[in-house]
Amino acid sequence: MSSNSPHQRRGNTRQRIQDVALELFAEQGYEKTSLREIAERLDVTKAALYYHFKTKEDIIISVFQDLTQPIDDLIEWAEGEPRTLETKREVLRRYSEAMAAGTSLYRFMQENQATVRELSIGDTMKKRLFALVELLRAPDAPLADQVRCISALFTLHAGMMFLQHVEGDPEETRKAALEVATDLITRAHHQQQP
Amino acid sequence: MSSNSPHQRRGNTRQRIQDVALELFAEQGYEKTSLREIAERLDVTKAALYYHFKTKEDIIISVFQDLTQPIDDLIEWAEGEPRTLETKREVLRRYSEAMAAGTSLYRFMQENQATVRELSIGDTMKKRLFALVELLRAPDAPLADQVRCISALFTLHAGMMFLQHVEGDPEETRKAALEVATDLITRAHHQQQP
DNA sequence: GTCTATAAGAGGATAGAC
DNA sequence: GTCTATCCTCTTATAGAC
Repeated sequence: MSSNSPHQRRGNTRQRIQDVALELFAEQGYEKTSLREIAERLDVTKAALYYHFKTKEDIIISVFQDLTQPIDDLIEWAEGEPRTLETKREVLRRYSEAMAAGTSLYRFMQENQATVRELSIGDTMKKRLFALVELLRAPDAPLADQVRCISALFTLHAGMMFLQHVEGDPEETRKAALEVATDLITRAHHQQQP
Repeated sequence: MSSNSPHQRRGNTRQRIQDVALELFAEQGYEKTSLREIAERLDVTKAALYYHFKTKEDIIISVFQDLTQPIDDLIEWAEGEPRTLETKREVLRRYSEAMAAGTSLYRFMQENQATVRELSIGDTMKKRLFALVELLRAPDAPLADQVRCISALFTLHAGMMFLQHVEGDPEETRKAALEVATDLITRAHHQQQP
């Protein structure tokens, strides 16, 4: 995973920039993190950053592309499957795992929505989120059931972010959130086809 | 409500600043909105802003204080009530209404969490959120039920923000979200005291 | 691939006239 | 209560030496 190894060797500077930048972006926000700060933490100069990335935005774009590939794969896979309850459950399961694998990025996106929306990755993210919702919901179901499907996704987010600060073991909390989310789509699905 | 009247008369400048600032903050984020921009939109100068507010942060603080009083009242009320299912339902109902009345502010806080966390209102907000969770959850309940209580709150948020861009009538969506949220705490409550 | 130096500008904030 | 003028700091970004 890109976020937990030091990468001390020369030649990995690009990777190290991505790691440090993501860490700082997630910690204190995108706008409040300056290139000077990133450079200082890496013991290089701002100019060195510009050798590897054309702009500040390019940094977060590259991180985003590297870490959200699993979601794209998941959507592509699910769109080729029958829309059964078991498929939906698998979607939630994999989505939860993908988030756990890229915690910092997802935390960043959750807490900097206003920023992300104006960045070029905003559109991509929005499209993916909509695609996921489309996989879960039934367009002709009652409104409350549609809400349940969206709420299921939000529950996974909540489980990743908010709950981690409250409870103990993150992995246990993640599983509890997954259980509740699965419960929600199950109800929505059953009321659809009793 | 502070966010839907023009306030054209002189002498309301303070109020007009609050209105315009909140609108811009919610639209494009706190950091990306400059005092110059706020002043321009009001056809005054930056210096005029500084007559009414000591800092940029002071502006959002004052808006926050004006619009989140209902939540404080709600918490105070609920802490004096028995922790029955009906009380919890009433909490969700009122919380949902309070959010509907201050949409812009809640949208702002939702989409600028990273910023809010570093502002002085961050602590206050966090305390309120925790107080709400404490009113809903039973500390000795299974983890999944605790998640349900938190998920109920997040569902109301989701209903306010995300869903509005998808579905038609906001008020209908709000009610559907409230229904799902109520459902969630009901399950958590019943499994607690069967 | 990394540095020094610097451009060019925007941001928040203040002093003091009117 | 609002303006003009200005300060100072920090930002992103570039040019060009090593």
